[in-house]
Amino acid sequence: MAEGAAEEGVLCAKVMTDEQMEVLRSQISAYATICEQLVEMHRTMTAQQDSLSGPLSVSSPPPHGRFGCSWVAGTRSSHLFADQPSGGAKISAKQRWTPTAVQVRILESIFYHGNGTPSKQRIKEITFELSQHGQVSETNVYNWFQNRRARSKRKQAFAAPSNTESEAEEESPSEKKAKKEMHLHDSRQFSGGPDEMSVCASTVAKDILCYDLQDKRT
Amino acid sequence: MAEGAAEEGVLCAKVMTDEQMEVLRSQISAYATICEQLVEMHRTMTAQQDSLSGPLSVSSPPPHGRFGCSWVAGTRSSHLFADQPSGGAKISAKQRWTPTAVQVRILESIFYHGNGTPSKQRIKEITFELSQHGQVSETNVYNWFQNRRARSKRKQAFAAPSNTESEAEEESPSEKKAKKEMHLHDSRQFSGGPDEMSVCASTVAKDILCYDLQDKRT
DNA sequence: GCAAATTAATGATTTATTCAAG
DNA sequence: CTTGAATAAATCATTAATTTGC
Repeated sequence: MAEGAAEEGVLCAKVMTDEQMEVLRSQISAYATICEQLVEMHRTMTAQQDSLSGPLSVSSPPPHGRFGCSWVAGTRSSHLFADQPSGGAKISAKQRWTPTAVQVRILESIFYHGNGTPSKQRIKEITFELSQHGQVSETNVYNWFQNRRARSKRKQAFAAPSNTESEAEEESPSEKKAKKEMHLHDSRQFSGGPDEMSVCASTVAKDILCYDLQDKRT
Repeated sequence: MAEGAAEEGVLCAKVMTDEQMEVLRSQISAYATICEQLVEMHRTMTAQQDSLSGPLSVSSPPPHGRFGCSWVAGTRSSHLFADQPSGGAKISAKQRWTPTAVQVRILESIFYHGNGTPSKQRIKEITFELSQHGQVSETNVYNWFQNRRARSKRKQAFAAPSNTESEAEEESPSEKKAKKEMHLHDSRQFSGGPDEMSVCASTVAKDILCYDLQDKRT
């Protein structure tokens, strides 16, 4: 730990050298990848088992009561659809993401509060928040907002085609940015998980997230 | 660890319950977030220091010899541009990603080998590989391919406008997919990193990645 | 040689379109 | 029919290469 490499004395001295930081980044990145792959494998496996043991609801009846929602929520195996014509090692697991009720509520809420097109940073935050209620990826969130915006606009243009033909329709007057920020709802987290593998990193993350290095423009 | 919840006996018994898996996922996700934020903070800090201490090259002269390239490669602070008109806590650090020479070579190489529009899965792999040579995100890789493809196409259409006007120019004949895979170049990894914080997770990740649950279509 | 000014490359974002799962 | 996802085209914005004047 004691490393007398770089200079000190500057206000806000670095606690890690760039190299150390890079190593850390690289390592964690690797771990994240591993985890993702693990989840994928697990999902596949689960699907396989499900389809093999039939709709008997053997493997893990949706807990639903624990922390928000069951994990498979977004991507439960196809209802009972094995469908491997040949070869054998191919399962059809994983289709498209389906937001949980809670997730939709959160998303809708965020969307409703103006702030169209959340910044990269914002998306990360949102993703993190949603990830407490089931599997999500930043891409999912991104897409959701894309689609939401586009379709909302189209519907709007459809509901009011009574203008001078072209031009003149700015945003609907109801789209003022109230800039409410809504940051602190949903403050619960993993109150002593199912077993002893709960390290409660989420707290730290949330703290850091609140630190919020500026927001950039847009 | 000993959890006698679900049934066993099915070929390929689950080693973790869905709940456990979810907890794991959520935790690692949190850790990844933390790490990202950390990196961000570090970068900001570094930039601040750099601009405060002038172009004296005090903080970590680009190692460049270690594992491929220096970490800052992608996002070095602006050359020597402090520029904080007022307020104080706002630094301009971090703009857009700039691929390392190595990264560009890898990307170019992958692109060259046909296989246009890498799948989600593939992008993850590529991102992981590149991340061994400096900071990257999946979005970066995605964008890179988008742009590369688009611009390559445009240039092509520009270089050969001598046909029957429209149609008829497929891919240039030199774009056959040799399907070389090029997987095993760059096999070095953190041979006893700078200090003792090297857990060598990359090896595992690489192994898992090689496992490669099918590739889906497209 | 050096920086300010200009230009060329290229990373990132947005929009519209389309496909397909549920 | 609704809606998540994938993609291409157009555009924006910043960075790296230059050119230029001293």
